[in-house]
Amino acid sequence: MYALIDCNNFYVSCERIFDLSLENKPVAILSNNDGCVISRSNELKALNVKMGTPFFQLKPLIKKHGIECRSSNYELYGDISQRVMNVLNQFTPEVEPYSIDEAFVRIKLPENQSYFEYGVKIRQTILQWVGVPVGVGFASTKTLAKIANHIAKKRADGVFVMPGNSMQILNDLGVEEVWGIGRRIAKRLHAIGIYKAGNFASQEQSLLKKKFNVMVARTALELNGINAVPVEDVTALPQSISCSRSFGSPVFELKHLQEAVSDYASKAAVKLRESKQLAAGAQVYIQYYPEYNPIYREGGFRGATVRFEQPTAATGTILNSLLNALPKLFIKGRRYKKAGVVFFELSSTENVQEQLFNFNVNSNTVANSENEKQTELYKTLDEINKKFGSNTIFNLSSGIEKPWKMKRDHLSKRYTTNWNQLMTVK
DNA sequence: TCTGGGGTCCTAGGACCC
DNA sequence: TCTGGGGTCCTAGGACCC
Repeated sequence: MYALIDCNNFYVSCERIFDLSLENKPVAILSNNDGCVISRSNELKALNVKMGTPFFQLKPLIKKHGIECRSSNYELYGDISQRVMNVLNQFTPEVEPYSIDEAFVRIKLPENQSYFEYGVKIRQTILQWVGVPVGVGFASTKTLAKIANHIAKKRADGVFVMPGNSMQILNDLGVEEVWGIGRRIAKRLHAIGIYKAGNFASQEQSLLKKKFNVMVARTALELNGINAVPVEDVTALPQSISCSRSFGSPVFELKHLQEAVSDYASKAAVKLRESKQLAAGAQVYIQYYPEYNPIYREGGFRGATVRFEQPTAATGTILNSLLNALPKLFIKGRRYKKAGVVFFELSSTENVQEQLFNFNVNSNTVANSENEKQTELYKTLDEINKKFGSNTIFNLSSGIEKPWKMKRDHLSKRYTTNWNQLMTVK
């Protein structure tokens, strides 16, 4: 049996742990750059403010309804998320975190207990130990557990167990509500007369594969109680590690793009080292706004792929190759809105792939040890930055003024991850 | 008149998720 | 004027191989 545990209004709930004044008020958490709403309290949902509403559209309502706004504080949310996962691990070792605010777990029921009772216990424990309300949905497949979770969240007790025969429920559920069916596919399903999850589930596999794809066909299987979404290997390395940001205001100069790319690459490299991984290469890209000239109205992006001589996590080596690639992508006169870096082909530092044909043994050994030395150096810098604040030591190529820096005007404190920002009790 | 068949690897793009 | 960031998987088509 699967259970899906999903935190209610997660970012809002995190802020509320430390700021009791947010209770019972409409609260909005804003995306990076304070661009749009990405998490809403129930009170804000009741005001009919939609997910993704641009902040400037929300502004006129703030005074009128007493809305509280916060910039997103991912350091805080990441830490709270970890605490929730730790609690789940006390219930079962088979915890599969799916996103920052939810996890699939596989449950073997203790003697003399029902799934419902067990769900209530999980829910109460997380609420008491971490302070975050969650919904718990039980079902035989992940896709059904998602649906059970949606139902759970609408109930006062926050727990729902999918009955063995789920047809009744699926017949009442719009197909666009099903996990794995996005906007595009939903539209195409509607076009052939399929509106309800129940109807979708009873379609022939061959038809779904032919008219759509294997993913859609798998989703239908899952609704029939047949597991088709594989169990994730939680120890597997990720496919990629990235960092990207929209700029606080448009960027025109190559110099500033280089600063931003340098900053983002440094941040992503910290993630690499934290998770003891090396990257074989990286993709760097810059994204621009539509031009003023109406003939060239399209915005767009340009990217370049670089490969490192050796898999590496050393910021210096990485910056050298990335900053070299950037001038070729830059076109003068464009207004740039965003830049990003993606590391790919990751490997564990505990298992380095050596070169097979190591003809020039000496130079290669030197390169390797140089690489290792650099990585060690940056690990030390990471520790200093952890201790004294994240920008204590940084590469000068990231710039000092940072005119491109994102806006975060409503940021809460890093209550749990920075000694200087601990809560004080008077 | 008439010119094969089977495979792999890589990349870009599309679709989805939270 | 002003709309985020970080991921995953699959497919089609081109290049290349024998």
